Amino acid sequence: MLSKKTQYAFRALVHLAENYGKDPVKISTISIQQKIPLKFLEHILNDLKKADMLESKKGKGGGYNLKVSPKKLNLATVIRIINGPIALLPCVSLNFYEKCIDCDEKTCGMRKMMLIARDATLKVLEKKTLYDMMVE
Amino acid sequence: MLSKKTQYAFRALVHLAENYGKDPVKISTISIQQKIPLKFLEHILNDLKKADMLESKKGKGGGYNLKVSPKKLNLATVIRIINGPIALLPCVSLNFYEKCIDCDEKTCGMRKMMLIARDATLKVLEKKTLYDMMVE
DNA sequence: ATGTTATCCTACAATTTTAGTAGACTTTTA
DNA sequence: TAAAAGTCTACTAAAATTGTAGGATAACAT
Repeated sequence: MLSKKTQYAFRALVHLAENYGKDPVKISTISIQQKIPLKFLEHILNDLKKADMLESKKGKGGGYNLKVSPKKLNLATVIRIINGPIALLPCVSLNFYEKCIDCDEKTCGMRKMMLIARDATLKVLEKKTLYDMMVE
Repeated sequence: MLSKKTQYAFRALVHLAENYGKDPVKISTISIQQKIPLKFLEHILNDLKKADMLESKKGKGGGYNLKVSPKKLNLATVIRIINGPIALLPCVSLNFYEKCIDCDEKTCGMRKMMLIARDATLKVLEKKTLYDMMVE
């Protein structure tokens, strides 16, 4: 399951997606409208900024903006930044690979199955974007 | 990601799958051969038994057996017993559904996407079985 | 009957992760 | 230079994870 933090991140990002191309959006605005704890949201937006997904401006009139179009931000990328690996096992993760102990990766049956599962999940999450999450 | 407990469960189940139709297998045997902490493994096998996946026999000559053929035990079932929900959000879970706060399920875009992702993942995990994890 | 072998059950505990909070600091604008 | 924003570091409470300990119970052999 996705952490609460990740769900907050998605809600904040969709909010920003709806303001794409407009003036920066303040943390406090997102916090109130999306009902996300302010100080927690600070961390989240900062993480997303460090991952180059957002840009920010300080001072009056400042706030956050998406750095690229909502259609170019896929869901897998967001999940990886905030939530971590998408794969069900570390040894099948593309971005967070870790060797599993006591198993031979070439023959491990568990690994084979989790590879297939990962591919199926990823096919969706890498294709769908923030834009697909926006309600018209 | 699957918890370590779930990975242990799969390893134990594959071990039992390889002994399907044979004499019961002792916890201690599985513990040693699969390198799973004994007392932790006790809990795991007990959970699986309560979920009607295993049968057990006490006393000398006792141990555990799969209750049904490895081909009839799909991976989604195991994950749900030991790990919990497969869906990425509680509000899209078939077996662990929980209403999400502050969102209208009919229109929520995040929910729509996670439904599609869940279906893709589930299609694999419900089709693949313990048998598929066994190495010939 | 009784001892041995195995599972079953309840409780506890250390560690890690999650979900936040607090407060000072920096930058931008008016 | 004051106000309005984001930035940064540190801390904390609660929950989940990953186990351990020890006795109770059941089956079997002798």
